[in-house]
Amino acid sequence: MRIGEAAAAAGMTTKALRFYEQQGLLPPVHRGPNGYRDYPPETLARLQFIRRSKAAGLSLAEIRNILQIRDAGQAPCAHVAAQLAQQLTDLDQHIAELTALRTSVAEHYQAASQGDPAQCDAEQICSYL
Amino acid sequence: MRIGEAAAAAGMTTKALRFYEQQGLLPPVHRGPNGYRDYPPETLARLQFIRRSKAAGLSLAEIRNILQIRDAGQAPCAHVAAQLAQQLTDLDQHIAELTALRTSVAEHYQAASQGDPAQCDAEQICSYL
DNA sequence: CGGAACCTTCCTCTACCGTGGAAGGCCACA
DNA sequence: TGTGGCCTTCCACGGTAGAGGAAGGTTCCG
Repeated sequence: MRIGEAAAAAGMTTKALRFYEQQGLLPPVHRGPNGYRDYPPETLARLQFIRRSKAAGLSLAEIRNILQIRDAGQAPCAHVAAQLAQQLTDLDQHIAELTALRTSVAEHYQAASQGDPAQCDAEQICSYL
Repeated sequence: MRIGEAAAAAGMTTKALRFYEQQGLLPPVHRGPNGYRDYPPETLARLQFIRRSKAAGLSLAEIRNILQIRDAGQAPCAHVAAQLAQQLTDLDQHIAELTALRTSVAEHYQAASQGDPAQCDAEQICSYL
């Protein structure tokens, strides 16, 4: 399978595949006599795993870790579960931060909507921030 | 006021002040005979406005827009209100996306916690993603 | 006079995930 | 033989908000 086919089958670009290889998510692959990459069919499953992992919000670095465990012959499930737990924690914190920020912005917005622009003096730029 | 004093008074670094000047948030400032920047006292209010705006989640580009309006002699309040409204919309969407992702991750995590690693075959890397 | 602490400009680097393009090689079809 | 469509490598760029550091000038204090 050439890179264009593999990319199309996985719903990715050829650029992305080369990038993943460079980043260590795809092992160096066999080349034909013309230098073209020649992917074995099982690469497709790997690419789809990468897709699913990305959809779950994992970074390429985390995905690479998981793949390395699998490539070392071990089941990465425990690691994956830990990673997902971490991901949940991170998401919760991130969401909490954004929610707090939203509250703050909403308060400023309230003030700005109800206030009188004439009270805004040049020195403080804008009284609603 | 020299750059170090101004930075300390505003709780920023000298690097940040030079960067703000370069980005157009601070006007070119008077230099002493030694080339040192010499800030007028009202710069402090401007720096504090930048601080508050950043805390409200505005980008430097948005803050620059507001400052330009003020520097043009107009009250930026209406613009600020619009900016805050946009900010609210963006935050809501961002939070919604993260929340949806959290739900998805939580489902994967549930499966991973309850599942049996032995069922995970090498081909699909990990059945929990 | 010497050293610490300040200032200047300029260049590079950070994280993330690729995308865009240039220059060149290879292959099939008409 | 040409032309279009693949493929190769390598380099640059994007956005965000500065941080880090080099090389050099200045000022303050003892």
